Amino acid sequence: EKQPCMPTHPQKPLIIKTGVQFTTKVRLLVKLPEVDYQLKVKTTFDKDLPPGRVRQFFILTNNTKVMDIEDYSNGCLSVEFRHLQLKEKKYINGTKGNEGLLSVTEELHSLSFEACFTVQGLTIDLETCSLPLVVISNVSQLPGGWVSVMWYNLLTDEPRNLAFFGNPPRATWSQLSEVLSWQFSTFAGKGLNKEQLSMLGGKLLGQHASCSDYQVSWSKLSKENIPGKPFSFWMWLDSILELIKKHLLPVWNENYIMGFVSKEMERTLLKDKEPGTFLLRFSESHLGGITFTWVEHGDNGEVKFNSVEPYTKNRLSALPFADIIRDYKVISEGVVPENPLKFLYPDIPKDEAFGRLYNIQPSKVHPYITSTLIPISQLRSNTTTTPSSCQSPEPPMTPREFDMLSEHLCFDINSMSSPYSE
Amino acid sequence: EKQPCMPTHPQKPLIIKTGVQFTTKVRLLVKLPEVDYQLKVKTTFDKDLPPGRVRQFFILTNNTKVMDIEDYSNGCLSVEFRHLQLKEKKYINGTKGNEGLLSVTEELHSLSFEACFTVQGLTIDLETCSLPLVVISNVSQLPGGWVSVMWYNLLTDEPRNLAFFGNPPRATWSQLSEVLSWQFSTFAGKGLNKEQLSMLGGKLLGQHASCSDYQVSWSKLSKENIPGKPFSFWMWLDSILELIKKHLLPVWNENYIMGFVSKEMERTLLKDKEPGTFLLRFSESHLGGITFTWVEHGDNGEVKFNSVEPYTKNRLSALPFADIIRDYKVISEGVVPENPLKFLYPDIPKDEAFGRLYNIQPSKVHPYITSTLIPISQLRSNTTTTPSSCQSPEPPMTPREFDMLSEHLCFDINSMSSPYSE
DNA sequence: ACAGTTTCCCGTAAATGC
DNA sequence: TGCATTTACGGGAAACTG
Repeated sequence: EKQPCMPTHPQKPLIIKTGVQFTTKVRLLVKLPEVDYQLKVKTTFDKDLPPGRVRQFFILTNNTKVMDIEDYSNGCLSVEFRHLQLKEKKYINGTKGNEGLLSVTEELHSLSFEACFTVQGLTIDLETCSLPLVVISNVSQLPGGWVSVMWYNLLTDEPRNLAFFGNPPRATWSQLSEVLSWQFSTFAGKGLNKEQLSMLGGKLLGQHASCSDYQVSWSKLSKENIPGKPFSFWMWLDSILELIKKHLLPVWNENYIMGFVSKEMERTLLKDKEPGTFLLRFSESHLGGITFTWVEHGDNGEVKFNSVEPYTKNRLSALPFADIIRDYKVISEGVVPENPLKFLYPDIPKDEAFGRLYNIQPSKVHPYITSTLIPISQLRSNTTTTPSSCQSPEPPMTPREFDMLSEHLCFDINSMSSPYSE
Repeated sequence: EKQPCMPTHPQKPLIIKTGVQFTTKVRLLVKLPEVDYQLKVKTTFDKDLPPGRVRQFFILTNNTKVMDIEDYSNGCLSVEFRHLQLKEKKYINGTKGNEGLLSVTEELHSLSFEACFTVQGLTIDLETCSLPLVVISNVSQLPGGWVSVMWYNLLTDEPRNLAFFGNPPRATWSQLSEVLSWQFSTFAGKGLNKEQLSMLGGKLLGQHASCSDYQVSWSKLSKENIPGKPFSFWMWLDSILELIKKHLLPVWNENYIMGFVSKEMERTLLKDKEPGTFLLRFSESHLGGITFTWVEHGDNGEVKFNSVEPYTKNRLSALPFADIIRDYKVISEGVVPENPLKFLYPDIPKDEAFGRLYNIQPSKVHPYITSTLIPISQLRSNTTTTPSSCQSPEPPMTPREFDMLSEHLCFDINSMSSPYSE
């Protein structure tokens, strides 16, 4: 009879951060004649949650609303609550929420709606409640909260099983891979293809990757760390989603980021290609990083692969990724710097692919020379020893010796008079 | 008899932001025998401020404290209030604080302390209050608040003249310049020298600059915009202070930033120096920017000056300033890029001056090639027309034409099958 | 000591008020 | 409408708390 709408966290419904406003809406689906009636609705958080096992929250702000006839429009009666805000209940007795079994992002909460409907002296009480909600206190918990919502929706149709994560079911790889791809299509505009999912499957399942019926546990997805890494599979994948959303959207949507490729596959793909052929993939060793790998031929004809140190959000916010690809240069001393990136795999000339994604440098009319940052890799030339540049004493000195030298030089400077001295 | 200490905003006492915790302390200076007594202190904000003219605030949190004998230590009796928080009083009647005459950062407020001292049935009441305080609601108002505190302290000894900015007195340039220099020595570690102050004086006073008795008005310092600029003198100067604090501290403290030089002076200083001699100065056209100007000799022997587009906090947080100086390159097509910066004015070889301020690039052991950003200025070579690089069609095309071309190329790409298509 | 969690608060963006 | 001021809240870091 009533259909509760969900509170909305920007892009991530069902996750509420304490102290941050959210909105919710209830719709009365019954069709009514426009006579004399009144509807009063009250929202309560964690209404009949058994205390002790998990944290409990309440709505700080006003949570009751009376609806008049004016609110009746476009065929259905609805009440919207705005500016709601959650705060944790503090326990008088020593009992503490969150008894250690579940992490906070596995705790499920709910929002209840109690309505009191009055028509001509007759009163009808109605009650309903929301799907399970996750409550967090910092955005850093958002990925953990979101994967909980994902797992819940994937594996149960129950509208309100708050104990779900007490013993969470497993998912088949075919179920999981679909929902992972859906994450990318929803948040980044373009889902994952078969090759990308197969690499992810291999990473998560090891040798069982090919078997789409293989069961993945909740723990494997989001709680255990990837062997040798300090983060879980989901944390890693979500960091990539965030990177795409903030810094790589156009490049991702043009399908120019292969992204998920194993290193073996990468070499297989590149080894027979033109020198200067490159592909883009995400870092497996660090959260939220993207790198490019290109192939070149050594002096004696052997195939060489190079990958640049991954770019993370800090770097990318100083310089957009397409511009990095355009401007990337390898510098060896005394040689004209060269951009080794020529063809996006398999054989698309770089500027054809990225041309329209480049930022046109706004050339100002100012008395200033414009300046950009460009990404370079400096190679210590392993050709013949070129005489070192006169500008700076390139250390064959140790850093220690260098510091001492600098100190002495500075002493001399300080004893000079200059327009800088006070 | 009592000495109130000030609430502490980090680095900027006397300025309190609403909703942000502050601390205050009162000391009872009288020496007492350790007998049976009790001291109760209450703090009140805006205690007897006449309502209507300015905003009024109150202390949200608990504001009373009882002191026991234990608190008596190191010879004086003191009460410290922590976690105090301010909120604006909302007026029941239509009267609104801040009636337009003063800006919020010119409104002065105060914190009152009422103490009730009980010894053996005898009660003594005491009262005192703080120096004037400025209340802000956003850190963006901090510079405005701080210059008010500065002006107040500079020009009056009255402990509590809340109407000070109703008709603020003028300061002589000699008074003002001293306090400006003091700002730099306090917040950036090194004050301003005569030459720097003289440029500032010229900027603020025009032709009266040489006269240290010349009077500067409050408005001229912090309310009127600099002619042709959308910011006041103080806003400009404070943006530079912030830039130094966050990004230029070591360079500033080595006295390597001349900073405040007029363009005429800059040319006079550089024109007879070795080519490649450069100096560092702050941008006058934009808030919080630093640039370098270097001198070089043209083909036919004439002296040329170049200044790079100023670096602002965004750029500097991607790349420290010393590294910018080390790595800066001017690139002309097909030519080995060169760093035009050779000698810090007057004649200090660049690496002698900045050597120990460079960030040592941590060369990782990874399978990755390390990569940095380097600042470059690309010169459209005005020598003979070199054949354009094969990599990208350097526009003699208009951007419009270029976009169209790119679009067509992309259409072709999309109709290909590639490992990127889903 | 430590990890999971919350609080704090700057700084940007958006909303609000006049 | 534009400007001054406040509110909102993401994100990094510090503080808390078993």
